[in-house]
Parts: sequence; C-alpha cells; structure tokens
Amino acid sequence: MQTVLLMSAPVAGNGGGRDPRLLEGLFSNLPLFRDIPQRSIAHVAGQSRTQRIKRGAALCRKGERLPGVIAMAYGSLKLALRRTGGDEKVVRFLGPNETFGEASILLDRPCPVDVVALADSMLGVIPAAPLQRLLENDCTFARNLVRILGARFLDLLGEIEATVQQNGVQRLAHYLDSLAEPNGDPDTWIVHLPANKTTIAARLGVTKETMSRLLRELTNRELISVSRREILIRDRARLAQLAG
Amino acid sequence: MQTVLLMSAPVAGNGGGRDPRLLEGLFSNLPLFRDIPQRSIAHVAGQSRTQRIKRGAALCRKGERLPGVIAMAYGSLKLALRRTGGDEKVVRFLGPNETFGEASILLDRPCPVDVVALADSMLGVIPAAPLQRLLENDCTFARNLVRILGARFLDLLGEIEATVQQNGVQRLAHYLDSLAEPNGDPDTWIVHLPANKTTIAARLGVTKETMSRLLRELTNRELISVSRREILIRDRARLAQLAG
DNA sequence: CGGAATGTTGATTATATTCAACTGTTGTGG
DNA sequence: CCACAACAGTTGAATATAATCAACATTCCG
Repeated sequence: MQTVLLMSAPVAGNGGGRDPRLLEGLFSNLPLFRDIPQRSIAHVAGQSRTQRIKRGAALCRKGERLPGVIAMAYGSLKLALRRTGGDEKVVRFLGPNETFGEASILLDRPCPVDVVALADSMLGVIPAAPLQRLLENDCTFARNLVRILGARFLDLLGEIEATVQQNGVQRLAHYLDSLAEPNGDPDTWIVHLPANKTTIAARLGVTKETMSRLLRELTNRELISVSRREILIRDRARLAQLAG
Repeated sequence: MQTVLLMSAPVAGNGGGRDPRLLEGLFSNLPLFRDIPQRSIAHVAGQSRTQRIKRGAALCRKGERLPGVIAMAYGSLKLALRRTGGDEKVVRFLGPNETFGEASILLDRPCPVDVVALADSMLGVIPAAPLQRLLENDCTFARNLVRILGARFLDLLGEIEATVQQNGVQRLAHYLDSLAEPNGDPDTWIVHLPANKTTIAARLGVTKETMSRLLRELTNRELISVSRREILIRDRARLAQLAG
C-alpha cells in the first residue's frame, strides 16, 4: 500500500485526478497494451487521468464525446441504449480490468451508449491523442486493437443472434448458465447476479416484470431457486438444454 | 473488354479460379488495402482466388470455416442468421467492392453467419495466411483493419439500437429513408430495394407477412407507393419524422 | 425508523407471428 | 412461345409473447 505521501496529486472535486503510478499498473495488465514496452505504457499513463464516479452517476451520455478510452480499476459500469418510454437496453457490463471506447475514440465518433456507474467506481481515462500516436508508431498496439475490436464485433453479433432467435426464457437460461460457478455441492451451481434484477432484465432485453415472471417460471420448474441476487442452479443440464 | 485470350486461367467447375490481374485490380480499390504498396497487394492477389457463385447458393454456412476474407467483384450476397422455424435474420447485404470476414479470419473463428448469393456473383477469396503476414509486417494494414473493424462494430451497435427502440413501421420508414435517391421530380424520391421483399423483411427483422402489412400501412397513409421493387417516396419529410 | 428504490403480481393491451388460403410473377424446358 | 412449377407476395383470422398499467410488497440505506 502506498502511503499518503505517494498518493496522487491534486484530485479535483469532480472525482478526476492524476496518478501515473496507479495508471501504469492498471494499464500494464490490459489486453490493449499487451507486449507494449513499459516506457510507452508509462508515457500513455502520464497523459491519462483517474476518475472516481459515484453509483448512479453517468460518465458519458450517448451522443456526447467520450473523454477517452475507459479502463476500469474497480467498481462496475453499464453501457446502455435508451428506449422509448424511459427504460433501457443494457449492452454490456464493465468490471475491473475491462476497457471500453476503443472504437469511438480511434474513429473519433460520439459515444454510442450511456455509460452509468452501477457502483462507486474508479477508472482510468486515456485521451485520444496518445492512443492515436501509439497507433501510428507501434504495430503491436495496432494488432492488439485488431484483436480487441474483432472480438467485440463477434461478441455483439452473438448478442444479436441470441436476441433474435431465442425467447425470454431461453435467453435467461443461457445467461444464467453462462454465469454459473461451482458450489460446494458438485450437483448444483451458483450464480451471483452482477447487478440488480431490473438491470439484468434490461441486459436480457425484457422488462423487470417479465424478468420476475421468467424467474418464477424457472423456479416452478425446479430448475433454480432465487434468493436476492443469489441464484442456485438446481439442474444445470435441464437449464442448459432449455437454453438451446 | 478483355478478349478470351486474356481471360482467367483454369476455372474449376465449382466456380473457383485464379486471375491475379483481376484480383489485384479489385483489391486495389478496397479500404482494406488503402495505402498498401502495390507489390504487397499483388502478392496477396497471387495467393488469392476468384469464385463464381450462383444465385441461391451458399458460399459458407454459419459455423463452418470461411475460406478467406471475401471481396465482392459483382453480384450481391446476404449475411444471415438462422432463426427457429427456418426463417432468418439478414444482418447485412454485400455488394461490389465490399468485404466481409476480416474479424473471423484474423481471429481464426468460424463463420458467424450464413453467406448466400442473392444474385449470380463473383468475388475474391483471400486466404488467412497472406493477411496474417501482412498484419505482422505492415502497420498501415493493421491501421486499416482498426478503422474497418471499429466502423463495423459501431454499425452493428446502431443496428441493435434500431431494432431495440423502434417498432416495425419506424424501422421500415428509416430503412426507406436511408435508401432514398433523387428522382426527376424534386418533391419525390425513389427507392430501389436491394433484394426481394421477403429478404428485406428478414433484414428488418420481421416476417414477410408483416412487411406486406407495413408497406400497405405506409401506402394508405400516402407516404409511399409501391410497384415491385420500386418504391416512390411521396412525402419524405413525414416518412423521416415517422422514423423518429 | 422511514422514505426511496427495487421487486412482485394480476389484468389488460399492443405488436407481430403463425397458419392457411389464395394470387401474382418468373423463369424453364418442351 | 407457352405451360407450368416454383417462388414471391397478399390477406384474414387466430394466437403467442411480452409490454404496459396499476397496485402492492419487500429490501436497502441513511
């Protein structure tokens, strides 16, 4: 642990600050900077800043300019599209060591989604300029970006596939299956939902009411049991089968 | 016009063949190879082949390995996801000088969609090896890919946004508006549908029956008139307003 | 403790699908 | 060139799925 003496320089009241050490450590573990020389990473970190953001606050709204590529240190964010009627479709959750905004920043396009904190969070903000320069000068960085953007593209296509060819129950079953983690008991699995049920509903493209009914449906079939954000998978095989 | 003497070397019965000249010309105009030295393009062309494909035939099925990045010379393809019940969701149409498969090929992933010819077509097939080599050795190529993949990603996100927050009429209105071309008359616009109505329906994510009803709806409101694949936009302002 | 946020439930409604029958169009081989 | 089969499009009725509306219950936090 760093002492207060080493802690970051002036932190603005708005939650922004500088802390090149911390940023360099954060960036070094990102796929974005894989195999990039440490001095390049340090240089980018020197141009970047940290930002704290409170649960419920928006880092950026759809259509605004993103301040830079976002690299999560801790907490969690949601990326969401607004829907008619005030509700939303969550496109992705963002947790520690994940990044967002590469495409928007490098193509100089406005932010395609709302970016909102689900919990008090801290993240690094890497402005466009040093990334553009790195893209010009370091082929490894360009190749990292090709991998990242390619994977994002294919993931998104997978999302479309799921929403287009599966109904609510199937999507929920698949989602739960994808989050299943081993339990003490070898027969059952546990899922800890990464957000509240309303937000998970938005992630699955249904309303909270529908989500509630879907969970009850699976509970009635004795496939799962629900307790707050903890879901016990009682019959993973049948659940997976349901997912298609 | 080339004479028979200059025409491509042995063309296999399956529609595949070699024609480095033609391929080099085709590739030179692609964003993929922008600012790439002609000799590199020629080298890639030397490793590539042409392929003819008949209307209705599949170039590749979802889950299979793509033979390479596809570069359209003439004709048109659809990229589609299969849905339960045998119908499909068309993700993209592909016309002359457009490319497909960069992400799948470079990340060595299976083809994420069915690729089917809507008309007799010819295309270039660029196998993975020379592209991988170019990616390793030519930063410009890597940067081209970053632009292309980034744009594809943002386009796809736009698609999701449209399907998620607009109903059928709105999507159709927006789609027609996006295809509108000037007419003789300055008050009206014309749209030539790039495929038959069933396929356009699949592009918009509705059934052909719904598509038919939507078109009639817009016709009844005197916003358009329909004649085969030709659609006359009679009131573009109101149509665009409808699109939201 | 109390108010705000989150979640549940039932009744009703909107939107588009499915099914079925029918019409129109196109392209092919006799 | 026509007959005809395959394909494409239209229309109506019944149905499925999930959204919306409204009321209430529960949980979370300050």
